[in-house]
Amino acid sequence: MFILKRIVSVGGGMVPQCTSLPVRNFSACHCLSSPKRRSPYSVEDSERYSSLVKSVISSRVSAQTPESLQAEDEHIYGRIVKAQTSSTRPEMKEPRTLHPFLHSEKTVETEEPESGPPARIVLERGQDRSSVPSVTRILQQTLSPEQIFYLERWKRKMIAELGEDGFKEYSQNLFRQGHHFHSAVEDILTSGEKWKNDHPLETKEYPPEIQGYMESISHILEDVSAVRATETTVQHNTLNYLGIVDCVARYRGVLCVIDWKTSERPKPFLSNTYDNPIQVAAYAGALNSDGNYKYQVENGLIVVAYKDGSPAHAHQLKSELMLEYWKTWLLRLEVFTEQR
DNA sequence: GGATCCTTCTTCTTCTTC
Repeated sequence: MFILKRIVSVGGGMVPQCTSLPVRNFSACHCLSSPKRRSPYSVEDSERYSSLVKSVISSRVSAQTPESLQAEDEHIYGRIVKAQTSSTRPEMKEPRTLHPFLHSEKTVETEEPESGPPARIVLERGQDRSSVPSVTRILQQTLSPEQIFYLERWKRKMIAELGEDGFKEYSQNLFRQGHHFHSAVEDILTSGEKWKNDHPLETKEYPPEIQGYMESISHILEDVSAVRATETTVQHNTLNYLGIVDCVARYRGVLCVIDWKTSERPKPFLSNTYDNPIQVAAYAGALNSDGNYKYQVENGLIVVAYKDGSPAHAHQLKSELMLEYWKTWLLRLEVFTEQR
């Protein structure tokens, strides 16, 4: 069955041309109007293929599901141990308690605070932080079954291609590049906006590994100003979680929590960024309740940089959208708390 | 010195044709 499905899937692009499968949508196919070029399929029993063809053309999205893909993958790669395929979507529900995203005791500042270097509250290590989980940990431990399935599937394919060691090296490279990119961006943002006057960012020299990423975000940095914080720790005062915010600054005049990302694949739409918007909302919500910060931030920005230097995608999260992702975050937090 | 923490990433079907 999976072989048949894969053939049908691959043949999807062929069907409208000239297979002459007995479906009325294909009446315009030139094969039907040309008896000489009649395909042998055109004399086949239409009943035999009707359900098959219907399944192919009935929707624009794939007939394949995690279940069918899993069956295929088990045949190709062996049995998956941890895959789960039920489809509960916490995003569709409302959190039990709608904790506030904004805090009335703080005002949304329109004026910049006294000039000075951006804030950077370093996460103190060595303390017992086990009782305060991080945003990343909570998101990782509350992935949906679908996310777990596709991530594991991807990993299996990569290991099949690169081997265990090759995959490990590949992952380490991705992380290293991400770290270096973040450091370089932080250096720029804490240099007092000299970058805007000195020399054009595109021509500045960086280590080859991150040169493309820096070129990629140069047009975004032009619109960043009034940097208030970089790589700073935020902790929610009642919800018991913490995280490290990449940057708080104005983007095109709007105060945002900014998250810098590197990506091998293009991510032109917000939906391509998976849980990133939830992460940004979680950081903003923590910052808004954290007494170390006298202001609050309603908006977010996810910047996806590319190694080949092509222009980064900037996904703005306006306050209404941030509130939606804040609700999703609260749901994930509830799931996490129940698991503990 | 070693272990741990927070991050850094990774996912969504897949093919051809114009």
